[in-house]
Amino acid sequence: MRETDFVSGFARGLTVIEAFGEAQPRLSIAEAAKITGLDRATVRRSLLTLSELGYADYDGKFFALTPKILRLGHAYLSATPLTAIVQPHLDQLSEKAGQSASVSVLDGTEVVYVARASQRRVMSINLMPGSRLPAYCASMGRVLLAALPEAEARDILSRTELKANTPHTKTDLEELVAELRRVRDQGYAVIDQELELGLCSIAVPLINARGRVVAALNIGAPAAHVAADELAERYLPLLKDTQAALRPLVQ
Amino acid sequence: MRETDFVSGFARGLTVIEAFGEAQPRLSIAEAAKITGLDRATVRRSLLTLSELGYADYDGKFFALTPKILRLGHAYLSATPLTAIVQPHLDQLSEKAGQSASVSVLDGTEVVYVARASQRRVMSINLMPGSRLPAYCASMGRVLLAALPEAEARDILSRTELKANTPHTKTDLEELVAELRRVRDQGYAVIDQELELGLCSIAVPLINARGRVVAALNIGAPAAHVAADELAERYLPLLKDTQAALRPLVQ
DNA sequence: GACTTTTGTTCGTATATCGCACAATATGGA
DNA sequence: TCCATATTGTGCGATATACGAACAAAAGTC
Repeated sequence: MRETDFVSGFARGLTVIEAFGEAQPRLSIAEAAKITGLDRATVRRSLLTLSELGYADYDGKFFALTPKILRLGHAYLSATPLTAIVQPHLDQLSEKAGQSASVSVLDGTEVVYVARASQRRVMSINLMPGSRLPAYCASMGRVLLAALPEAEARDILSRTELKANTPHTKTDLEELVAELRRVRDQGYAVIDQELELGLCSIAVPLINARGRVVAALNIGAPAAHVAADELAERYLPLLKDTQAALRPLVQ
Repeated sequence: MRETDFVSGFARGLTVIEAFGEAQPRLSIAEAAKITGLDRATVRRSLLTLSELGYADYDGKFFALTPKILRLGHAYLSATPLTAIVQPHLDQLSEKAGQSASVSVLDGTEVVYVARASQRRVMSINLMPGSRLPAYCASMGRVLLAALPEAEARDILSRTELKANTPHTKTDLEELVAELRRVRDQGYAVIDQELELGLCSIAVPLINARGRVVAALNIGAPAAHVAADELAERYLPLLKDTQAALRPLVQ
């Protein structure tokens, strides 16, 4: 790609959008400039552009994103056939298991939920399509990382802040790499309260007809309800069934 | 705003992202140019920029958005306190009612789901945060339109393609305006299979401490399960309770 | 209330982008 | 295979944007 094929004004604007987040629902020009590392004048024009187009509100001091911004992500969720194809299977699976079931894909160091069928909420976190979790401590993350060449998985892990969310969280890079090998061999990953105390999950890859891993599928369960070492015998058959049913359907 | 405070390259790029959608998961340069009405060279640069930044994939012929694009909408969903605040109430409401419950806001002619607690799926459509429905034929849409000055609601309706999704759909502008008045007076809206046959719903506004309508809350039910004229007596008390509980909590 | 610090806005200029016209390449029939 | 058509890539002049600095306006601080 030639240098003139890159619209830096567009790239800067996207950076500005991403500056908004959980901790930053409302941003002043200076705050946004600090977060993005861009010049205040540049950030100001991006924000005014967003506001002019209705993607942001401006009260003269703070900018806040509007729901219109969801159109951008919605273009993906409604455009990717994956979502629509897996949803009915996910509903069935969730019902048979009596637990929440989800499908996610990898984006950098995180897994992104693209579809979900939830039973009564047990987690403190509220997951929905678009939600993100760190890959290294999520069952679907393990499965997706295991599908990559080891060097690549190692690279992603090394770029991740390996934080101990609970006393059970694996944070050692070599230990994680070894775990990925195990996951690759056995064809599924089990997480025992590594993300949140009281929460276990088991995941398998979704593989297409050409043998490529296109996403991950999981079932999450409260540890009080099912011990981690029972997860496989209890839910793996169901997961495998869904995996097999989806194999010819996912792109 | 001065003209130089508008970054047209950014605005054009956002238009290109929105060109992707349900029917267009993959776009060539020429297709994207046709949809957006922008010059091919411009669209090409925007798409290459998206691809360079990892927001899109490019196989040399077609561009497709990647899950990274969800970061943009996620900035809003995680940033708006509304989502987190209403979710537990929504879960409770959904459980007590035994039906799906949702919260949405207005964006142009559409309602956008920002939170949802779903019971077993009954609709053909799969709703999730970020999903959109036309406002004129959705219960939450009626409630949100009724909260606007009549001229504004009329303007939105006149910009909407008033399509008869079912034989029950109200498509006459004057009839809809009259219905909005009724909704405003009685404080809730009931939809009887106007969006999809077999589906009814009832919605109330979410009002903040200063009396401003900030969102809408609804319960959807299969018509086979609950007749439309029973919706109010059955679910209105629950909705009113939730509405009252949320009043001091929503911004 | 004067000082310092932070934030928002404006301006001139160097630089990057736009859209056009044309070239190159792919596509699809006869 | 060839030509007709559609699609994509590129060079260039005109135009718009980014940068950095300077200034203005608030917001803290003592």
